[in-house]
Amino acid sequence: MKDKPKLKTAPKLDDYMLFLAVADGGGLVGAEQATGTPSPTLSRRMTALERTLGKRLFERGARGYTLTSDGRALAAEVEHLRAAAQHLAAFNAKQTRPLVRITAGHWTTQYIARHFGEVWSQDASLVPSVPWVPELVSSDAMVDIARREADIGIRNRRPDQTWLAGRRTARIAYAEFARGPEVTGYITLPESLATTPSKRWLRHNKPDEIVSTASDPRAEADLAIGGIARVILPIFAGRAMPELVQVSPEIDALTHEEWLVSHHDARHDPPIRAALDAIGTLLSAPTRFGP
Amino acid sequence: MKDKPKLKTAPKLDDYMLFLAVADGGGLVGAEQATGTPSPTLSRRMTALERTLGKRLFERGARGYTLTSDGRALAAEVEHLRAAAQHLAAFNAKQTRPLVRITAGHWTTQYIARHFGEVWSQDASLVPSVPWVPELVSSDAMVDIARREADIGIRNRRPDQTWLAGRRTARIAYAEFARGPEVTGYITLPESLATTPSKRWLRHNKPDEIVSTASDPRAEADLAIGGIARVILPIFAGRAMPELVQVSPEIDALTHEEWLVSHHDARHDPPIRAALDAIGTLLSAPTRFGP
DNA sequence: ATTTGGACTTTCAAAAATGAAAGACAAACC
DNA sequence: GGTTTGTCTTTCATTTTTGAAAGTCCAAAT
Repeated sequence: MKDKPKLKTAPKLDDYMLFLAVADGGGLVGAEQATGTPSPTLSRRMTALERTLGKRLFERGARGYTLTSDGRALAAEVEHLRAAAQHLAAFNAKQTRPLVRITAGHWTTQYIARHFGEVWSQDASLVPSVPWVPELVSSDAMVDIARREADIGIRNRRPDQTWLAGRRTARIAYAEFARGPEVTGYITLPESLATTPSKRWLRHNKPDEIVSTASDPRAEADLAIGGIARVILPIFAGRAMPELVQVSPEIDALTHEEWLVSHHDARHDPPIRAALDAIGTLLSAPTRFGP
Repeated sequence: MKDKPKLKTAPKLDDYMLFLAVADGGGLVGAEQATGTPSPTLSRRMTALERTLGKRLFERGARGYTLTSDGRALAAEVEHLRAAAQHLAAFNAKQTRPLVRITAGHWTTQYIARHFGEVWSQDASLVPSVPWVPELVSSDAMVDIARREADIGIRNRRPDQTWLAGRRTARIAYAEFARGPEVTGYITLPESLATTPSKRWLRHNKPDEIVSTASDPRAEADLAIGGIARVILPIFAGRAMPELVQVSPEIDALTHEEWLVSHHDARHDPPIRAALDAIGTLLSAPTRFGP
């Protein structure tokens, strides 16, 4: 910061909590045990608090810290804050595990949801040491990680902004699927929803062979299962539907890489880091792409 | 810190206050105006709060931040904390000006007290931009700045610990004072209290000429004014008493430097910095040592 | 009187946070 | 449609904070 002394008008509220911990604990050692904050840090925080308030709150000595009369007066006032902080902690404890919002296309989201139990469980022995809960959001739109619309995105290309971190997880291939090779014609989404490369490709290359549309990817697959037409799917998704068979070779023009993307900063956040590891394991699994 | 991800179990309480400021202000700009915290910092603090709680508290956009339903629920709970913080601020406001504890020998303390109005005043035009109030503690004992027994000490030699910062303010000379040159014999403090170099010097060099003792420096000077004996004083203190005259030349053995001493860290604290400047000005004033 | 243990403060390298300046982007205005 | 304004995010140099290790000092134990 600029070389100007900044007059601190109010102490940090957390310093009041540490102050109570030191008072309750009779010194820095007791407070360290209660709060997990190391003694050198507590020593400096108590000194900073006294300096900011302009009061001597403790007598310091070989047997620890004892409150002065100013300190006792302040401790009585800080009880309100302690009660309010505990109230908040109780409210937050209703949801002990942070949500990690993950967005991907429909089929990827479905795959993750169905296989998530392989890398995540309520069972203590399987749960990563960092608690977190997935919030899966199926979306083909490019969600805005800068504006925190999602914590993790699964995308079809390497992120190019420098503040995004990416990990390549797989190569995704596409093909046609149907009840049998005798089925002709294609089902797809309405033009206004057909924003993915695979939908665009179909409309561009075989516009006259589109015989029907469906309202969403799930319905699209159901209609193909009903025998009405063919559908273009990622091969890992088509193979997951026993009623459908692959009826064309891979469509080379649609093959792309898959990238697991997050904000550069967020990678260091334990829940997000744990989620990245778990999802990365799932997406890279050999079983995803065949026996 | 060690290279281990630290799972944050609770957000900073100050972040809750900033969260309310952003919510109230409709965005970062409004909150910046209300709190003085710059927008980039607020942006990161809100992101950190959401991450720690595992909830999305705001929708972000070109028109600012708006609360999500999770955000509104949290805001309702944080009101308790706001009330408690305001209660504390009101309590602290009863003493808006921090005390700066200054220790010095008796005569130096007296000099500062009598002349303090020259560098400090309630009048706004004279008050330094940093509010503070002196707490003068007269003590010949070496107070423990490490243990915060004082913020500033006025000592008779350069500080030798590296964590102490010092500024030389003056050269202090001593001499004998009495009602007149015809007065013989010396008054001093009892042996148990005679801890200063000048008292030790007297007991060492003229033990047979001590005719009386007094309970404290003030009484010592009063008895000299009463004509009972001579007293050894710093010359600036003796000259401040019109009833006494200097009856010896300077006592070279007692001359020493005067140092204004504080903790290295504390120098950057605005109240202490202002106090150091004010006291330094007083102690260095030419008028302290003569017309 | 000496040694040991306990508790606080200081050192200093590393990590984290900050804020001015710049970049990005959408809404409002002309 | 082009320009301007407002608000948020990113960059990056600087400042602040942290915590393990070491130092200091006093009370308790021997």
